[in-house]
Amino acid sequence: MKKPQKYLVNVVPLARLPLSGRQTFSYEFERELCAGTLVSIPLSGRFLSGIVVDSSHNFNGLGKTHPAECRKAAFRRSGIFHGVKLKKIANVLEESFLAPDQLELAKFISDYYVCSLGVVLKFFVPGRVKARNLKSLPRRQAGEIRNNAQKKIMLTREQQNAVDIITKKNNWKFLLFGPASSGKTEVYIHAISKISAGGGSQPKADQSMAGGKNQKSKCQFLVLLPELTLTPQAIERYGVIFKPEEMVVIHSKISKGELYSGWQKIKSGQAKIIIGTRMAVFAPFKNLKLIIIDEEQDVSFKQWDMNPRYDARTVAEKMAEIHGAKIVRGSATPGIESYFRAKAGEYELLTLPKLQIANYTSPDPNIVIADMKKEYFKNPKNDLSPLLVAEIKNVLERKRQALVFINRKGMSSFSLCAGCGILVSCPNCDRALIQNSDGYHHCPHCSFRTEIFWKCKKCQSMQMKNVGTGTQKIERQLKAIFSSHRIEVSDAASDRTRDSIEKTYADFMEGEIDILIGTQMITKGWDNPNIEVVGIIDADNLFSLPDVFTDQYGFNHIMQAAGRVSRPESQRAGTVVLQTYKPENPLYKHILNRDYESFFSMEIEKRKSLGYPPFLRIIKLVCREKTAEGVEKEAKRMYDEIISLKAGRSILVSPPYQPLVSKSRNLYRRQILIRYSGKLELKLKKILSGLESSWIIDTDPISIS
DNA sequence: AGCACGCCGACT
DNA sequence: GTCGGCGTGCTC
Repeated sequence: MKKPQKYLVNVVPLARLPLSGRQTFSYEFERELCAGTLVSIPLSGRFLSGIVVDSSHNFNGLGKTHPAECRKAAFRRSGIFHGVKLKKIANVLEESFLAPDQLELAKFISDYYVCSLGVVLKFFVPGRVKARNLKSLPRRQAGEIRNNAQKKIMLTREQQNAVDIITKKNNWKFLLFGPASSGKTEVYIHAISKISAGGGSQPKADQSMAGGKNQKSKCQFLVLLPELTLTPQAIERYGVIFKPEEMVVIHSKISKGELYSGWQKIKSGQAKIIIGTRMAVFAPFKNLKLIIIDEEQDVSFKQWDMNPRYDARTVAEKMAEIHGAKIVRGSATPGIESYFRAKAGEYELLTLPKLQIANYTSPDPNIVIADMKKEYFKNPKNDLSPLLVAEIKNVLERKRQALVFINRKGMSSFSLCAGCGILVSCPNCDRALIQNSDGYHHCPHCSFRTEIFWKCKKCQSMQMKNVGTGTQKIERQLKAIFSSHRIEVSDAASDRTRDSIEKTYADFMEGEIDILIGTQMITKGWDNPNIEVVGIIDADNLFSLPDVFTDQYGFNHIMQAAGRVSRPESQRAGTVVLQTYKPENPLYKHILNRDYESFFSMEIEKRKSLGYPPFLRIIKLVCREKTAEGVEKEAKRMYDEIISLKAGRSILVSPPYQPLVSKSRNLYRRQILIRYSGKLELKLKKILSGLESSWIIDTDPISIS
């Protein structure tokens, strides 16, 4: 008998289809297509890309393989399915576009973050670009790599020990815990080169393929960084052991063409090391051996603003499991959950002491507090303490550099109307407007910006009074004092393009900028040995948000800033000046002592008693509606539906509450917090899957307030 | 998401 | 009497 001419192919369209509905659609094709094939399909009158999940010539047998989808399917030879005539696959774009392990990873993300598979798969399919402009790494970068190639690194005993454990032990999850300048990067590099050279244990199933070809050419490594600003430095460091053509950089600011060619290099195996931000976990790895998550405590690994709301750390861990690769998280101040897991034995804990160079341990940074309460009575207009100014002066005289860290961009925290004292707030959001140096007030949440002649909506006054401090105000004050020095601001607003970031980085590293002022991003790992003072303008601000996670983030930021003045190359202790109005805050004690351990104990106690991670998992539900009544009603409806499940005591559900920003972009918000242990109950998951797009489902959120 | 079908206000 | 508002609902 002749083989059947028609095959049934199940395809996931790369579109945001409702989660409650089926994720796959069935099509007809003249031959079998393997899972992962990229196709073009007709769907409701248009053509979409889609990924094949399976195909079969046995239409009748489908009921068995896909009971939920096709149980009732009385498919007849005529090609009628569910009473619908199947459409044909329009075009096969690329066979086996996704590898089975990528498909598995996508399904995990879709399931764990309760996001439609189509949306998840979109991230695995980079924009397809015509084969023309395929650029390789810019020449300039290749040159930098050459220059560093001769640098010889000697490992300390502790570093060597860490490398040995990572490469030899049968464990696969590690936490590398070491203060700034303890040489974590050297450990990564040596572990990579050792595995690359065929040393170390091969975790799984690889021996059989080793025949003939040497292992070295086949290994791939992934280095995840929290911020794209850290990539230039990483290229330099890893360029010591890899040729430029073996390195691929993946982050959101590279061009479509570069992304596409990078993807191809990874897929072909030409790329040996992939350095990237969180999105790099979607790349088509060939033979992944080791994943490094540097600065693992950083919240930037979590995508909180759009679906899928994935955490690259969680995804990377799943990926390591699928590939049989090892994974190393590294930090000077590990996330509370990571350190807890390390203590519980889930991750093998590797501790590094501070590095010594020629019998000389770089001194600990000198962290001092400037009590601004006292300063305020002397000069309320001044945001810079005499202590910080003196330190900066001292440092500049010795031709060293200073970092000034402030958590707010713009001129101030907020403005008040001078006429009636009302807060100047955004008409679309429940947020204060911030004044820029250009004079306009703008909203940090939406794109709203005031007119040139902005009047108070209550009293028509045109006079505003700025309260609090921002990067630009600090810039003005510093320029008044240090007029002959070069002072630059680097924040999200001024560094919109990659070029400007690279320029700021280069200028700062070459010592052309004397004082760099910036928000969070400047505290992240620009290892400039010439920095000798770091000022933190408003430390209290870091601890002001009412949220369980606030203390940890604040602690991390300050310790990270302190790490900037503790380079082993610089033979003197740098100073960190913490400006605060509340020096009595008990958190500062742990910071002054640089005592992560005692901070951890305090934090873990709090989380245990209140029932937060790592003791309970969290899902945050956010509802957005046009009216306050509407959102209230919908949130209540949802809350009632969840509690009607009478789920086990293992699930805690908060009644709907108003978040800190209760209105954003003209939409009112309400939140529900679900806390649970173990796996999320199926019934609850089903309810979540049925939620409309007015709801945000955020698994493992970075904030709950 | 799109794009349709579908049932109520201001226009030729 | 029609053009069109975007409210629900389906897409193999």
